[in-house]
Amino acid sequence: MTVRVRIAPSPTGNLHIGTARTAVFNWLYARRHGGQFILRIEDTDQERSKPEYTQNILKGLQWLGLNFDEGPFFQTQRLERYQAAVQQLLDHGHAYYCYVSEAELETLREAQKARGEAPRYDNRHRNLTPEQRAEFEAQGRRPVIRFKIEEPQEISWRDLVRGSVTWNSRDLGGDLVIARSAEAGVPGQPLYNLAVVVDDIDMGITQVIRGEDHVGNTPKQILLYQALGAKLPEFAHTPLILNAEGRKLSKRDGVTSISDFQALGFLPEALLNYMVLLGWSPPDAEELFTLSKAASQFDFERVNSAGARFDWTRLDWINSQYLHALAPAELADRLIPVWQAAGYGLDPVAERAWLEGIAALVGPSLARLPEAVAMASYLFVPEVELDAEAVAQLQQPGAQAALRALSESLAEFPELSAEAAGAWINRVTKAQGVKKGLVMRSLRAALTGAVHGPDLLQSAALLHQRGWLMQRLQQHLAPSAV
RNA sequence: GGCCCGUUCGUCUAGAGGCCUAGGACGCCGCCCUCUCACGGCGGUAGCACGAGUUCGAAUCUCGUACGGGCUACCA
Repeated sequence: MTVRVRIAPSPTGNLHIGTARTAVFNWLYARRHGGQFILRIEDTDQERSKPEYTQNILKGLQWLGLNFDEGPFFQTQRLERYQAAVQQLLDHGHAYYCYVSEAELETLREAQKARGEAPRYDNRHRNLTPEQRAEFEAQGRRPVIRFKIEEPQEISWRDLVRGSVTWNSRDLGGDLVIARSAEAGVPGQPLYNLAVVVDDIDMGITQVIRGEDHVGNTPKQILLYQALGAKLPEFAHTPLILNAEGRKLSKRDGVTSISDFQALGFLPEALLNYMVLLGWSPPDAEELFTLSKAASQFDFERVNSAGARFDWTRLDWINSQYLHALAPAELADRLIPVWQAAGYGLDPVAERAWLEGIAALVGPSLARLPEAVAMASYLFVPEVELDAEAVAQLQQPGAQAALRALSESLAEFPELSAEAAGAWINRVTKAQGVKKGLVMRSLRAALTGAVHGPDLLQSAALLHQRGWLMQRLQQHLAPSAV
């Protein structure tokens, strides 16, 4: 049987990293087994679902390169299917109308709590007579539809991640609401557990791969599969991504959506690599891998069952590794939009070589793309302001003389490559009889406005290419200094 | 409260009874490289939650305890 898996986000928020990680596991599993990966948008909560969230989810998956083979399917376009399933359950005596009001349920739960019992629906409307139903209808009460959960009974499954999991139906909270009460003229909307099961059956899903927070839904869904006479899929409940406090990562934790990570300057391949590592480990113990390599090795045997804390430091390291491995041309492609967004005037076509030079210069120091803005700022403006340390450097004994000598001998190096810049500095060092460090630190301060930064020789060469080198040198030559 | 699940360096993890004097990676610390900051290289630091049991032998199996998490809607 061919593998068919799915990711089923609800468009009630941006694509969350937890959802994306589940998507990756599904995608990897599908690729590993030559199966299909399906996208389904679970938008039955019409109050909270928004089209812009659907767009965000689609964009996020695309950015990550998690292409799906079928879909997106929308649950709101499948309402007849759910109604048919509900009707089937009703017809077969697996479901019934329940008229208990929310207030009555609340009272019930409070009483149970007061007695120290677990809150649950007591199935009180399971066997209503036609007269009782008529009475409630006459009162104008709108029923929900509940699915009968026979108690007690053991429900267990072999989870691909956690092994055998067993549940007793007594702990499921009583008969399950599968359709909301109808509004005037509008039939009751189907609820999550019903819709999921109907969809997974219709779409021929063979493995349900989802987060651990869904384990409690699984026994309910298994019962629904059985009542609908369908074959059970396999289940895999993956560990959760945790925040620094060890709790499930939620929107409240700040940066959690894929679009946020994109905006922060992470590369999709790095983020993917990191997400996969949060719970799965490759058999060869290599930390850095491509998705397609992971797909050739992916296996639930190697998925952890414990939750994993999200670690920014490690993500940064992985991102830096990907950034450092990029060729200057590729890096420039990613950096140019970032520089443009920062307001640097540049011509991506005419200045291509120069821009690639900058990319090559800052590349090895980068952990996130936007760092290249501040790091290369002195290469995008004709004049720089000195920071306090740079000012101090230029006041060092001999600094001004060195700069003067540098500017005077610059003409001897018309094609100032990084290598030639080295010769240039050596010549001045010798002529001045000072330490090379003094010359270089002073030159750095004058050219970049700071005492720390990327490689000085390359910087000088780049500034020279741009035609700013001499000007930059003289900008910081105090007329009175000797 | 109830149910389910989990627990190896600070963090992510390897480990399926002897290969473990518990391995790798991030971080951190030190050294090297170096005009600087990074990068890179080398080295160091640090862990099997606890207690019983099974066994010749347990990080690995069993039970209990503790701690942590998830779920407990007419949300998904």
